Amino acid sequence: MPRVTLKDIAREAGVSVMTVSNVVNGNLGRVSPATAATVERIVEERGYVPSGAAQSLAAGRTRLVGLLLPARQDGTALLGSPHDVSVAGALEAALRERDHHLMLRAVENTREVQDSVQRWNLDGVVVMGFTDDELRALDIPDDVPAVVVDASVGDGHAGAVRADDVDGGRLAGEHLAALGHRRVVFCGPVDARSQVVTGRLDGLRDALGADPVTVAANTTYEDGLAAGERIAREHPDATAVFATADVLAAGIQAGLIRAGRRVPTDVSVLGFDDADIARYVSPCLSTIRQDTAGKGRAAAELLLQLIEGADLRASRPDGTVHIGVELVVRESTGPASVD
Amino acid sequence: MPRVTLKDIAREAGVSVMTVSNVVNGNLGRVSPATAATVERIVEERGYVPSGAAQSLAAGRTRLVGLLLPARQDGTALLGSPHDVSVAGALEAALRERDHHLMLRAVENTREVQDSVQRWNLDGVVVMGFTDDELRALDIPDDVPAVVVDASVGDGHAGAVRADDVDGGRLAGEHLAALGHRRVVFCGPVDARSQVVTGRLDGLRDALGADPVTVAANTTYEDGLAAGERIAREHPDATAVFATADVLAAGIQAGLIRAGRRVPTDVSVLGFDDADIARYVSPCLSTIRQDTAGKGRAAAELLLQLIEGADLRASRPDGTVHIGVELVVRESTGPASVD
DNA sequence: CGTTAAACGTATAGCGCTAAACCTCCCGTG
DNA sequence: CACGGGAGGTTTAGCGCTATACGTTTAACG
Repeated sequence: MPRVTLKDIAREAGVSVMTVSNVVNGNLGRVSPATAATVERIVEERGYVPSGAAQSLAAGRTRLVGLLLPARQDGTALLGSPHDVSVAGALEAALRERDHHLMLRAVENTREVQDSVQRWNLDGVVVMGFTDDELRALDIPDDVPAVVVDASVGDGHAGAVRADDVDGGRLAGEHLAALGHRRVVFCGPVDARSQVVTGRLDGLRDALGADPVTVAANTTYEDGLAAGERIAREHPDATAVFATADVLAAGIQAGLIRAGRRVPTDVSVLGFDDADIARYVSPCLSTIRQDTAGKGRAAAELLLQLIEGADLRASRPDGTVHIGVELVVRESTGPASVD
Repeated sequence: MPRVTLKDIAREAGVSVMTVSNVVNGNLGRVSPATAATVERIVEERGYVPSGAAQSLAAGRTRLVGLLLPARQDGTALLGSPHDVSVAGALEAALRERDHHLMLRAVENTREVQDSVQRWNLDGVVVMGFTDDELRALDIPDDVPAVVVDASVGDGHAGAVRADDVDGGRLAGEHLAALGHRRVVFCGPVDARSQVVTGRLDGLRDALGADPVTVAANTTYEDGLAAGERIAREHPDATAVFATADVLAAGIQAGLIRAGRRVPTDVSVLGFDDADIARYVSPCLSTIRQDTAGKGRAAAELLLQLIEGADLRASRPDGTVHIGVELVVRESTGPASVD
């Protein structure tokens, strides 16, 4: 069946298309209440839905937001971690609430970003899952409102949403220090030198009052497993490990146990995120929880403000929104073993 | 900066817009190679990207596909399981390869489906994560090409993609039977009576040559935990549990262990999916692996065929594509304990 | 040499919508 | 009573693209 158009409604209501358009868009300044009521009734009856394409052409605005994610090597999976999935879900919900739609797209380079943005005239984009370097290479054009999740924006033309990583590191450090830990290993993707990672490390160092040993590992269970065994071997005097993600922490814990260390008796393990996996493994992981749903909502909010033309640098120091974190103590952390 | 349009290219190349349009769309019947080359050069130089909105209006086709998912009660998370995430990722990749875009949308009722489809003139939709009942209530209109993942379509106007659930159940049954198990518990969302669940149950029964006991549980770790304890209590003679998902199986295993049963010595546990969690828990879960990436690709393929106007019922019995499954033996299954 | 028909285009119209300019009453006011 | 002005519309133009119909040339062929 053919689409119901403004024209159809206009004909049936005996008014011009513009009047219908005004009613539909709540532009009631020039429409009498009686006419508006009639039009609204017919719109409802006929199930009229405006054409986004036509609105896009005529008004130059789409109410369409792109979620740009890295294309994985196998080209197949794009929402890397449970963390990202949760953020994406909250983002979609928040946008939907504000009558916007979300377009999902994996991108590898500037060309693909341009293509998506221009082809669909996206009002804005949310960028997630890239390292700082990748992000820089992606070179998001300055003229499209953008919000970056979990990375730092270089030139500062875009907004950013991050957990309060420094605070998270500090909470971790304070927790471990209170348990008597002095020799702590910090494990995560330290090579990428992203602000997310360095922030957590800074917070940890600050609270500990000492320099933690760092062990590089990607944020995967398998890397954690290897890192755990390596830590048991190369840092036998460490009494605690703080990992930048729960998946990683879970792997580390398994690796430590496989190497014969007891958790938390011999070594404490502390994760980050409070992902589901923290509750699945045994012992359950103590962790720094971050509010991923809040992150998604904040990203939506920030982006919509940018789209409205708000200048964020006016209100926030570097255009970055920090999401609060909290310590969740479970079974994987305990008092430092005394040698 | 303003958008580069066909007109801009046309002016610069000294030809009409139609010629440029023809070149861009590879419609080279009416264009001399020389002209085509010139136009292509300029298109490249200026970074021309066609406007999807304009194409949509003029050609009535968008190359846009909607991924419809259930809105969760908190309105926030929409990709329920790792399984869904993986399928979505593969779907996006496959569509991208074929020059289509993916729109992500949580929906609760017919109105919202209609709204998304009509507003953006979606060429088709993929529907995932709904129970058979919810799907029926959603009432996807017959005139929009649709592919349903992991559910059965009632009136058969849409295509469907499912794992070969009966075969999966059979593999599970054969594995357990070979290990000497006779008293097997089948655990999953049996109340929903979806074909996915009943198919697996049928396969299991078939291979076992006996009726398994069924225990109802939602597909979550927490429900699994409760179910595990309940099984230990109410079915102490059961020597194996087959769960419809790995998360669930992980919970069941933990519940059984908490109740004092040893896995697999006292009870074997067998999951489904081969999700990451199967490798995280201890003992690692034996499971029936399904190719989620293949599922996403198949959904894309099927949908594109439907969009092209193919009649699937001609080739396939019920318009359903079945994705193969395979048994993965790890640590959670072993020989039946002899009483 | 006249007729055709490829080959290579261009002109026109319209998809559904909105911004902006433009009408036309009718009422209150000086 | 002329006039301003608001209330309640309508008309016009155009967003960027494609389908369709409509020209031109050139070459081939009887």
